[in-house]
Amino acid sequence: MKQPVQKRTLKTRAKMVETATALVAEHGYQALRVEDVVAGAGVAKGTFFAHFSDKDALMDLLIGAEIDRHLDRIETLPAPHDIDEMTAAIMPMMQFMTTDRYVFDVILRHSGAALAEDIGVIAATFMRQAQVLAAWLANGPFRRDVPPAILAEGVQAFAIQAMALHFCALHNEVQLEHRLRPYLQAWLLPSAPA
Amino acid sequence: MKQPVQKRTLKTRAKMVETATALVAEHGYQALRVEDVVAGAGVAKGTFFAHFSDKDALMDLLIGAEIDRHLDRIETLPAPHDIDEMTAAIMPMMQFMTTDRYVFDVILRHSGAALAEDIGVIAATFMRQAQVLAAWLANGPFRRDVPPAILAEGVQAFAIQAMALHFCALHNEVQLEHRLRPYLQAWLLPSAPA
DNA sequence: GCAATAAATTGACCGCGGTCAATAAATAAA
DNA sequence: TTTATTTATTGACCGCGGTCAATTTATTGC
Repeated sequence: MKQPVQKRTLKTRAKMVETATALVAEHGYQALRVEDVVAGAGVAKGTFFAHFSDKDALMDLLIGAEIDRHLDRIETLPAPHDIDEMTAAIMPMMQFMTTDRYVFDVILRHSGAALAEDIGVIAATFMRQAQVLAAWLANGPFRRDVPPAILAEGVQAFAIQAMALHFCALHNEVQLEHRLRPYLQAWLLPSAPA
Repeated sequence: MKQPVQKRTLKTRAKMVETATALVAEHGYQALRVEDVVAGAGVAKGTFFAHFSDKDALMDLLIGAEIDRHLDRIETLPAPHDIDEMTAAIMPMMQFMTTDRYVFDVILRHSGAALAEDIGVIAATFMRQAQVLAAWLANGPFRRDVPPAILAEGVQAFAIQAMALHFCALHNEVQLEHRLRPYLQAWLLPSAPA
C-alpha cells in the first residue's frame, strides 16, 4: 500500500528550501553548502539527501524557480515585431543566467533535460521558453520556410552560444545582446544581409 | 631571473599524463581519480596540483588531445558538397563528445574558452574547428549573405544543441545526425523548404 | 489502546578534490 | 667545494558532497 506524504515531510522540505533560498540571497549560488542548509534548517545531513538526489537537484529547483519568474514576465509581453524587440525581451533572463559561471554551468548541465518521468525544473523552463518563442515566431515577421518549433530551438542554441562566449575573457567587453543579434538576424531573417 | 624548466619537471608531468591516459583507456574518463594518477606515476598528490590547476585542467588536456586527433582527420577531407556530407564528416567527433555525459560536461565547460593568455586545449580545438568549418562554408554551395565565420559558429551552436538534446532520455532514440540535419538545412540553405 | 509495519530522520563515516608549510633537489654565486 | 637562492616535491590535513545501518516517528490493523 502506498502511503500518502506526511505533513512532516513537506515541512522539512520547505524548511530546507527556505533556508537555501535565504543563503543564496545572501551569499550567491556558488557559495551554497549543503551543510549550511541542513544546519540552518535544523535537520541532519542525511535528511537532505532523502529529499534531493544530490546538491544539483536543489540547484535545479532554485535556479529553475528564478528562470520561471523571468518567463512569467516574458509571457505577459506582446509578440516582438523585430529582432531587437525579441532580444530585449529575453535579455533580463539571459543576464540572470550569466550572473555567475557556476549558475551557467548548472543550467547547461540541466537544459538538456533529464529522464522523461522525472524532468528537471530547468529543463521544463527550457521547454516553456521554446513554446513562448515558437508562438512569437509563428506570428511575427520572420521566415516561414521552417517550423516555428525548430526556429525556437535555434534561438535557444544561439542564446547559449552567446552566453558561453560571453564567459570567454578574450571577448568579454562585447555586450551579450550585441553578440546574440547577428545570430538571430541570420537565423530568423535569412534574406536580409548581415 | 627566470630559470628554465628543469628536465625533472617535464619527466614528472609526462609520467602523470601517461598514467592518466592509460587509466582513461582502461576505465574511461568518468572513473579517473587524481589519487590513482599520482599513485601510478609514483608522485605525491601535491605534485599533481603543482602541475595542473585542478583536475579539470588535466581533463581539458586529455579530451582536447582526442578532439585534436579527430580534427587532424577532418582536415584531410575535401570540402563537403552538401549538408549530409558535412554532417558525416563531423559525426565521429560528435560521437566521441557524447560517449559519456561527463565528457560532454567537461567540453561544455571549456568550449567557451578561458582566459586570453592561457586558453584551454578544448577551447583551442573549438577555434580550430570553426576555422575548418568556415573554410568549407566559404567554398561550398551554401548561403552567402552571412560571413563564413558566423555560419561556422552557428554550426557549432547547433552541434552542441543536438548533442545536449541527445542526452535527454525523452528523445534518445533519435540519432544524433538526424537531429543535426534539419538545423543545418535551415541554417545553411535558408531558401530550401524544411 | 497496543502491536506490527512503513516512512522519515539521524549522524558517524567515507571518498576524493584541493591546500600548504615543510623538505629536498637543482641551480647560481662565492 | 661550499653557501645562498630558487624551484620542485612531499604528505598530512581540510572541506564538502554523498552513503547507510540504526533509530525515531507516524500509520495501519486488531
